[in-house]
Amino acid sequence: MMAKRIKNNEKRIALLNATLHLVNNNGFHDAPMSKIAKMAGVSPATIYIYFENKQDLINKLYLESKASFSEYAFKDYSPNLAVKNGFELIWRNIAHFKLNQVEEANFLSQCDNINTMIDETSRQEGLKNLQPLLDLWERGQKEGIIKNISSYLLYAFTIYPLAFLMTMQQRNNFELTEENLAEAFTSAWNSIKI
Amino acid sequence: MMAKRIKNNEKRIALLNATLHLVNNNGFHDAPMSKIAKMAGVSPATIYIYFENKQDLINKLYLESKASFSEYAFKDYSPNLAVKNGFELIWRNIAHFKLNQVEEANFLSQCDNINTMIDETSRQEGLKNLQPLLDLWERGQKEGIIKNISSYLLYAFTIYPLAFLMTMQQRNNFELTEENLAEAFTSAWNSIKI
Amino acid sequence: MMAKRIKNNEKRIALLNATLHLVNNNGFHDAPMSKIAKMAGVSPATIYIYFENKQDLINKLYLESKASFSEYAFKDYSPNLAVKNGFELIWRNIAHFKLNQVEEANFLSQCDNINTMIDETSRQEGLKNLQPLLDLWERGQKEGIIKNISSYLLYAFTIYPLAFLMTMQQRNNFELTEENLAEAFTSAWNSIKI
Amino acid sequence: MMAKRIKNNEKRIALLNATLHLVNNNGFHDAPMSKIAKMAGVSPATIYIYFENKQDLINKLYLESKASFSEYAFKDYSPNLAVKNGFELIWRNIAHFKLNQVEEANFLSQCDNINTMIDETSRQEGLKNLQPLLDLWERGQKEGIIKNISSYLLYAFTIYPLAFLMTMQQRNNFELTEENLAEAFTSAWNSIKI
DNA sequence: CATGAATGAGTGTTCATTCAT
DNA sequence: TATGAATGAACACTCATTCAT
Repeated sequence: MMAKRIKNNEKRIALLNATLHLVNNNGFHDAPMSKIAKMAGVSPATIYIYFENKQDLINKLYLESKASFSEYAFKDYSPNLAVKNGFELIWRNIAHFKLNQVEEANFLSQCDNINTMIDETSRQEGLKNLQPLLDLWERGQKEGIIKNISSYLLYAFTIYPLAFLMTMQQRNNFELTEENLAEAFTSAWNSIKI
Repeated sequence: MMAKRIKNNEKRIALLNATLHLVNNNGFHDAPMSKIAKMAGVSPATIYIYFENKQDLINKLYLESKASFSEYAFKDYSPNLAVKNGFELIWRNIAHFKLNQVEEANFLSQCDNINTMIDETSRQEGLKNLQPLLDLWERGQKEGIIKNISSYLLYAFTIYPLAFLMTMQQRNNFELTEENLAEAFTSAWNSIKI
Repeated sequence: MMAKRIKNNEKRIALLNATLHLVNNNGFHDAPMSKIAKMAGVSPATIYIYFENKQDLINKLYLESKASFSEYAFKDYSPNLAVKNGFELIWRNIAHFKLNQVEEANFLSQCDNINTMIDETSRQEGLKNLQPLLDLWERGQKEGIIKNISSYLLYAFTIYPLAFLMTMQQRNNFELTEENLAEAFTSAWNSIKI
Repeated sequence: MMAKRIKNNEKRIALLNATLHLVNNNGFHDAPMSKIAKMAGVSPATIYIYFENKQDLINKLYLESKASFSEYAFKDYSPNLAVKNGFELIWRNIAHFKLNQVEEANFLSQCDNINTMIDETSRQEGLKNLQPLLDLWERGQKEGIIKNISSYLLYAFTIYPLAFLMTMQQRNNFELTEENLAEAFTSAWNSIKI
């Protein structure tokens, strides 16, 4: 009858969570497989049933966090929305992701800022998640609402600053109130609108 | 003796440079003391004459890079300059630092983005280097030229985006031409001006 | 049921063949149970239905290869043959075994040369397979045709050299042609005849 | 003055001896670096000061044992000796090596018989040690004393049998007395003389 | 001051074997 | 019978740091 124990998705998730937590709090260089295993409540050898090796574990965590991020980012978004409204929706979604899903956001920020953390393939894969925002910007540019500049500049001056605010808030240097958020959005929008 | 001090300082600098290079290119987790020593042309044991331990080496590298950064940032700056002119001067200095002193800029970016890389004391120490910019912003706010928002927001939307552009340029996704730079400054300024 | 037994035996044989192949090509230290299982097309756990543990698997493979060897060695042999004729028949059978059943021959050679590979019990068991040759030698000695020396010496100078020739042929250092074989037999015979 | 502790040849030798002993008695697959280190009285990490990795340690042990073997084999030998006398000298030297330097002989035998133990480069390097014997055989063939057959055959029927006798003696199946040795030499010589 | 040798503690990973189904 | 998941113990190897000179 070939019955057998089935690969357990809960363990996979426990491993990803443990990795997320340890990399964020101890740094990549102090997140050994043994600690990850212990925190996930499994044997070190078990990790290798679910992931090829440590790099693969990190890559997969990156990709799944990115996917979770983009689901969050485009919640309630529709390409039918007016450009500014659509942009504000996405921008606020991303801001809330960074405020509420702190661990995931922090991990993604590390991966995106450190060249040696994620391999190039995974990075390219992760980039695809932002496509609807790029499409929206293109529409805004065609409609003469958004400045005709590289999407890298658009990203740098609207989305990327949120990473800094998240980091500062995490370090208790700064609190991102609703008022601050409104000011921040105005700054973001002013930097790219025509 | 003078000769001796100079010779020693050369070793110290060689060690800092080797660390800078290895951490940037291999990542913190593949920059062992033995490689740093080899690249600097000294014995591993010698590192411990100049630095307490690896963390101290990283901290010192951070502080000296920050100092080098702020010297660059405030070159030709004087508090007598008009707010916008002074800001543009500093902003462009920082942009050029990130384009020309890639290794230092990249290292500083890593340190500032990753919580676990340098200790809190060094981070606080490093922050002081930006004081003239903070003073300028305060003056701009008093003069009604710059929006009355948290300096964290001002930083997030004007200076921090440059880190992203540097990273993208380094990954050959994007080239930061003089034209792009002008557009970028406009975006930065628009985001904070009244 | 017959069908079942055959099917089971196929798995057993597949496992023995996989072990033979992997130990010969990768060495004992790179022939893990997981690879053996994969090559045999079964689960690692299944191995333990057919064999007690890895050592038992190796022992059994040794014994069955030895049995296959001796069947080959004494093909067409009858104690009625004249001593020299009988000896030449066996000698040539063994030579052909080593040339044609390379994998089995190679595995047996490893086991016989390395003390730690199979346990003493299996080794003693395996020795029995040569009995007809020992009997023939004894007859030859009684008939005054073969020198009255220890059977270990007889073996060392007639049969054992074939292992070397097989190894050299396998490493492409040397080709064992029919002509070489004739010369080799003459050498073997000259070393023990009176 | 750059004084320093000097690399200690005694440790290197202790490591080689420990390896020799463990591989012979436990087999390659149960001679872990940790045990080797313990037996040599050093830390596991110390091994890597003297050898690149485990394979390098084994290779070096092979080469140095081979060198020690050939020194033994050609003791008192001179190309001026008559062919048979020279051959007997070498043959007996080798026999005594196998009887007296049991551990080295046993290790060399394992390496020569198992394809996966030594890398090809080291094996080729090790082969050079037999050159004087090959030269002697060539001379014997020119003088019409030794049969005109491949040197692989000459080796197979004269030298190689000694490995078998050594193994049997080690397993207490057989004792190689002076009398046996004389008989063995006669067999060896008869197998190749014209 | 400067060194290369030395190391204990740890790294990522593999393995023979067992377990639950 | 047969399985894939699971694992503790081990593996080869590396590291930041110290030691003796």
